[in-house]
Amino acid sequence: MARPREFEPEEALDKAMRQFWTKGYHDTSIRDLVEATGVNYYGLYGVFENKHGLFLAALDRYRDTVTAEILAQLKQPGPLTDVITKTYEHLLNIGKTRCGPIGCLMCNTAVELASEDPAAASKVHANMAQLRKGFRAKLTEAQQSGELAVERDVGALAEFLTTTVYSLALLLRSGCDKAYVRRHIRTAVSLLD
Amino acid sequence: MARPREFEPEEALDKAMRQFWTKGYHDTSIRDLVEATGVNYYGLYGVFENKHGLFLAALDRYRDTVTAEILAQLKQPGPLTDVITKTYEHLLNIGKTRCGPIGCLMCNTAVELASEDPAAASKVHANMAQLRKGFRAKLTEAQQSGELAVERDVGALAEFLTTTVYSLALLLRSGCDKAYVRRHIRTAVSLLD
DNA sequence: TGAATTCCATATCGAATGCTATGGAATAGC
DNA sequence: GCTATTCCATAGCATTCGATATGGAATTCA
Repeated sequence: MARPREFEPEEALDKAMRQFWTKGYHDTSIRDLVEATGVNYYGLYGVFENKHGLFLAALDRYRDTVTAEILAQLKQPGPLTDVITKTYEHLLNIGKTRCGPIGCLMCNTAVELASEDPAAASKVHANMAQLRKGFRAKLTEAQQSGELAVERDVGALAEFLTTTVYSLALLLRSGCDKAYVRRHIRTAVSLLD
Repeated sequence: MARPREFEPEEALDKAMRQFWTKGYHDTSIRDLVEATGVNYYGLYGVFENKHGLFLAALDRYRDTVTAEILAQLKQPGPLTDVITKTYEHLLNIGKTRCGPIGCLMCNTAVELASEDPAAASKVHANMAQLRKGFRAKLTEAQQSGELAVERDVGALAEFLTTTVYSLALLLRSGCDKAYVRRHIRTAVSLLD
């Protein structure tokens, strides 16, 4: 044992995640990350192997914080369409910050990296699968309570609702205003009636 | 008048467009573009001012070729849901090539650049507006022919169908297979029933 | 044929990239 | 207090970036 490190890895990772979230992978330099996290090169390369490793860790961090929060919203009790609308509304608050639209890190990564980075693509798909599972659980529950007709295809609906998460992020990222995004939410959710 | 240029600007622009389409803006270097187009630096900088100018020209080229083709599909005669399904199916063939998924250049640009590049964002939004107009025309036509209930909100539906174009591109780009994307098409189109 | 002009090919520019090396500061065990 | 070890700060590495400069080849007009 010797000199202890002067930063908290999780805290630094959180700041790095936000940096990647805002500017993407290619447009974020190590120097940007050093500035954003307040951690020097040695520290970053010591904990995470390199830029790519830090990025993959940021994707995990996103899953454990943002995605986890979305899934928690989905598990809240209440009528099907209310809960799903509230979940989407929650996304709207996450994806649209004071400092401009940032969308969803997974959505951004899907577009920027999925076709050239298998490791990133894998994490994006795992995230989609998690969301799909969450939606499916809520839909099945609604079928059992009689809220949703039993003949509806919960698998297809869960996929649709998951893709809608990414669609909303895309709209926010592209600069569409909240009213526009809310109309999309309303139309998409009306599919459950 | 002197030595004539040895390349066709439109042809070069088309190749540049495909390069941006595949790799995005930041991850495409001028050297990549020189190699992809077969045109040297002097030629590229002579016709288009710089990398950014070439990119904006590529977005225009996309609008005039790919988007134009989508709008043409939308104008084909036939039952509402058939025409829209066929249009989406057409997207699927464009967005999934032999050499891997490339999605849609406008969708990719929305995610990668819209928040930091006003000129690019403007072209993306203009593209969305064009698509929305095309969908709206078809929906209104369907209302008049009695295919679509008159109380349906064509504006909101047109927006939804436009966003779905981007959603499909996103799914393709992220590596989802055709069956997955087709299920999404079916679910989205079922909203018109 | 020769001057003028425009193009192609390539060398080169300063700046930025991801990453590593180096030197000194801070802590632990002895 | 001394040595070993780990961390911080910064300089530096080779490479690549977008963009430009240069020199010669090709073409037009006189």
